[in-house]
This record gives sequence, C-alpha cells and structure tokens, in this order.
Amino acid sequence: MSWDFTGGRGGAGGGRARLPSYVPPHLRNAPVANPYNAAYGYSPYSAVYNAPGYGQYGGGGYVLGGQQDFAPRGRGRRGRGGQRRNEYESSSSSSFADAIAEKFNELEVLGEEEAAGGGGGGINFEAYDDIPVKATGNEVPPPVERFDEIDLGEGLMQNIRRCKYSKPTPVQKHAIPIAVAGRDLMACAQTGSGKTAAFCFPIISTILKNGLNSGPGGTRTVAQPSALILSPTRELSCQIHEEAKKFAFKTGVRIVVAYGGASIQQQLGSSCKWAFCSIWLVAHLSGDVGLRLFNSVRFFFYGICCVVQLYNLEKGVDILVATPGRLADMIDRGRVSLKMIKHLALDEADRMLDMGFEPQIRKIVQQMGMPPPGQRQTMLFSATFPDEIQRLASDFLKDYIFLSVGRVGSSTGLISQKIELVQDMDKRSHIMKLLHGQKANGKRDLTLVFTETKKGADALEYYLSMSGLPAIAIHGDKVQMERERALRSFKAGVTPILVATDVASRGLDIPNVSHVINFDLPKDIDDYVHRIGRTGRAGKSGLATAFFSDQNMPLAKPLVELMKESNQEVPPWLSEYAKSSSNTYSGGGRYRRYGGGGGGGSRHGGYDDYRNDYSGGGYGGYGGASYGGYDSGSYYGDNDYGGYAAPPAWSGLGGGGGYELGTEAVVASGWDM
DNA sequence: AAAAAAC
Repeated sequence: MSWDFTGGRGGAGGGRARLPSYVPPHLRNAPVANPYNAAYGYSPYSAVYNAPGYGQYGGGGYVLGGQQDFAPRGRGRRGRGGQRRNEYESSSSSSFADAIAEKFNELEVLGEEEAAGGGGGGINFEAYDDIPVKATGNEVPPPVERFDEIDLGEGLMQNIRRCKYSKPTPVQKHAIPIAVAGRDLMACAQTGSGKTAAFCFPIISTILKNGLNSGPGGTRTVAQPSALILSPTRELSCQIHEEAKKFAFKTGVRIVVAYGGASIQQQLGSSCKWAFCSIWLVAHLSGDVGLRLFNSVRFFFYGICCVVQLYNLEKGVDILVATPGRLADMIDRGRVSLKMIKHLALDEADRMLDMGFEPQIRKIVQQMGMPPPGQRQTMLFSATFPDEIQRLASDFLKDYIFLSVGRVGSSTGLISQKIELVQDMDKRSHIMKLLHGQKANGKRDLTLVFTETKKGADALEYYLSMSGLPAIAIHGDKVQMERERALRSFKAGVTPILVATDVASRGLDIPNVSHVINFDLPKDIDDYVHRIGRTGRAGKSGLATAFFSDQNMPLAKPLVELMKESNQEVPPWLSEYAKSSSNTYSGGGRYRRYGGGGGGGSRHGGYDDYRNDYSGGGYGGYGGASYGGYDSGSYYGDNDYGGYAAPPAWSGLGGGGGYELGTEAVVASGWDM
C-alpha cells in the first residue's frame, strides 16, 4: 500500500532502496537516476533515524552548517581535501562535479530557482526579453547584459560558468550591478527569476574583494559573518545555502546555515553517527531498558552537538544563512556577532516583515549590533511587495533602489486557474474526485494541496491515505526530519500528493508540480499567488484549482482581478461575489498588517515603488480600489518615513534615472511564474 | 481565527 509512506517512515524498501550511500569519486560525474538522491543527500541514516520513536528529536534538522558545513573538520573546500568526508557528505555535493550533476538533473526536472537562474536546461530566454523591468531611485547603476561586464572575481566567474549560467536573468541584469555598486536594493521579482543568485553573486564577489573573514586560526570566539541572509522557513534557508555553496565553490568563502529543529546526526562526524546508529539498534533490540539507555545517550550526544556547533562557528563564517529564531538565539548566546555585517539580504522579504515576523527581524536588524543602514548593504527580495511592507522595509534601507521585474512567461498562460464553488463539507469528496481523475491518467505528476491549518493538513493527509492515495503532509508542527522527509518523498514521487500549509508556499524549489489545489484558499491574495506559482514552470503547463467556499468571500474581489490580469476565465458566480463583497470586507479579517491597505499599488508581482506614490497618488494601472477599502492615500499622511522625498518620476527613463526595459509598464498582466 | 520561526 503506497500510503504506508505517509508516516514518513520511508520503509525498508522505499527508504533504503534510494540510498546512494558512498559514491566513489570516479563515478560522481555519472548521471544520477533520481536527481533528488544526489541533490538532497539521502543519507544512510535516514532509514534508521526515521524509525518510530525517534521522531521527536527532529533528526532531520540542522543546527548549524547543514550537511558538509557542520562536519567537525569542515568541508574539503577549504583545503582539507575532503579527508573527513563520510558517506553522508559524499552523497551531497561534496565535489563540484556532483554539484554540476545535480544542477543538470535539477534542470532536467525543471528546478525552479535553478532553472530560471541558470542559462541552460531549456529555459526560454527569449521570453525574458519581453519582461518589463523597472528600476527607480537615485542614480541607478545601468544594467548589464552579460555576467562578464562586471568584475565579479575570477573564482566566482568560474563558478558561474560551471553552473552554465550563460546569461543573466532580468533581475540579475539589474540587481547585480546595483548590488556590486554597494547600493541598497528592494527587489520585487518572481520566484524562479534567479534572485538567489542575484544577491549571492554580489555578496560573494565583494567578500572576495575585501578579503575573507574566516581565517584558519580560529582564535575568535564569536562568529562574525560579513553577510547575513535571512529567510522565513528552514527549508528555504537550506535551499539558499545549497545554492550559495555552489557559487562559492573553491573561492574559500565560507557559508554556514543555521536553523532550528535541532539535529543530532547532521552535526556529528561519521563515526559518531555510526556509533549512534548502533546504539539505537541495540537499544531497540533490547527493549525498554535499552531504549532508556538510548535516550540518555541521545542527550549526551546532544551536548556534544553544542560543542561541535561552537567549534564550527568559531572557525569562521563569511556568509550566514539563517532563519530568524535560531539566529536571534545564537546572538543572545554570544555565538554570533553581527557587528561585522556588510551585507544583509532578506529573502521573501514581505513575509519576513509581516505581522508575525516583523518584530523578530526588527530586533535582529536594529537591536543586535548590526551596523546601521549606510554602513551596511541591505537587499530585500520578494515576489510580492505591498506598499505597507515597503514602508516598513524602508527603515532598514538607505537611499535604495526599487527594482521591479515582471513575470516570465506571463503571456503564455502557463498556469490555468480554476475556481470551483465547494463548501467546506463537500471538499473531501470533491478532492477525491479530482485526485482519482488524475490517477486515471496514470501520470506520476505531483499534486500540491494547500490547507489553511496544520490540523487540516494532517486530517487531509490521513483521509487521503486511508482512501488509498499516496499523500504526505508537511507543516510546521512536524519535526524537521519529517518535514524534510515529506518534501523528499514528494519530490521523488514516492508520495506524489503533498498536503501542505503555507510552509511550502514560498520560495521552495518543488519541481514537476503539475497541479496545485487550494483545498482551503488563503486569506491573502499574495499567498494565493505564491501558492499557485509552485506549478507551471519552465515551459510546462500547470493547473491550479481552488475550492471557494463561503468563508472565502473576502478573497472574491482580489481573486477576480488577479484572474482577469492573467487572462483566466472567471466563473460568473465568482464575479457576482466579487461585486457584492467589494465594499463589505475591505481589509477586514486579514491577518497581515498591511492587509487592506495594500490596494493602492498593484499586487501579485506588479508592485511599484511606493515612494513614487507619495506625491502622485494613484497612477493608472491599478486604481486604489483594488481592495475596496482604504484609499491608499490615508497611509501617506503619517509622514513618518523620514527623509524620503519622493524620488524621481516613477515612469522609468525620465526624471532621476530610473530604468525601464521592455514594452510596458511593470504592472504587466500575469502573475507569478 | 493561521502559519512560520529557538531551546
């Protein structure tokens, strides 16, 4: 029964069969049957650690320096020749050959960030030529057409070539010169537009120019990274880390990832891991007493972990990729100091600055020793950038450039959106119908199902599993190990149905998703945009189905507008709802602080520099009526975002040197890619 | 009334 996997157990057959274990150097260039084996480093331990009873310790998480980086002697990259490599490390990208192999494999299966960031893999670069790009701000550095127009440093250039990034994507063309010039940046660019590289290249390049921070001495007791990259989920941090490592290959730039969900095996050397596994085995064989013994040993090892963590931090880190909670914790403990930070990048910045996250971010950025704006470079990236968030973010920036990149393939209509009127009680039978229909197709395409709550995700997973459908759930209540296992299992097609909360809605690289089902629609239209953007990638068509129930009335209007923009057929009943609800729900019931106010600007990727709204009031395109509700002008009366005179005219080439590329204003149709 | 993010 396929749904045996839903418990995240892997099973003897499923789990072990995929384990590549050690790959000898001479075979590392060989194509990998399943890209995810290599890319995500199935370790021989996962089968063991995923055994029942281990779960609560979150074996899959990383405390610091995921994978290679946390091995006691670090990676081979820094001249250690990989002598400390163990099986786990080898199964990840321990050599660049592996990295390249992964890259190719990922491209083949339409990796998201990879694909768009890379020059190969059947990416339709012609489509990029039409993408409207707009940069506003003072003295905007001109874009480049090629990577070699900018001196990024030989090591990095070599890696760019190794990655087969032949040509920069639109966001890279603009963002890299801006960032290399040391300017602050607020970039509104789609997931999959290559933004990871857009902020990594300049950071790595500058670090190389200014000299590495991490010397071999290790006399420092506090890690002082010179760059910090923050992201809202652990998986995303991990993904960025993996990316960045490829770019920094052999440059000596040290990149460490830090996020929660404490792990044991990830941080121990191979011998410790084996010892740990053996103990676990013995413990299980000898029953209850053994298990108790195992638990004490586990705690012992946990203590060791902290020591290892310390050691690695002290060894030096140039770029720290982290989630906010863990970083704040490490700063509190005095393990990390931000006083040497020269570059700060926030990925998915709008989420990082929304209600739940903003205080943490503000604390990290403003109260934990980081140099103030002006003395550091700050770059914010997101696919959606509501005005309210822009306003918040401007606290972190100085004289920044706002960059807005339109969508790739928006005109091709890669994603078809279907909205169905399904009441909550009918949702289950309805999704069964949908999924069985797909099953009949015999395809192994991936289906991503979004629910509103964690409980809902679990319940749906259970229901689908019990109905014979291979589903697995991912959400924040699962321990990190289960989350990662779910993701792997989904990507590998073992459980081609992933039931997820919004933990999986942003930034994550989940290739081959052919269908996104919004079992529960999100409250926020931006979330919807991010969610459906998981499908329809790199030339493949995608389907996004949403179950619209009476609960979703507030979403009707923005949803209709979004669908119209992307040339989707709007069901008549939905239009009716949109009309009748237009003024009723203005901003009410929204969780996000920017809630109803965001309507002044355009949404779903077509955001504009809010500074330009300041004096002008609504400028065509999207009227302030988007959300019904507030007139956006009401926000601008505060006058509290100090010193921002309204910069040059928003429309590109005029005025103070904004750039405009492409054929139309940036509020182009289409949505995420 | 949610999700995420530290131990």
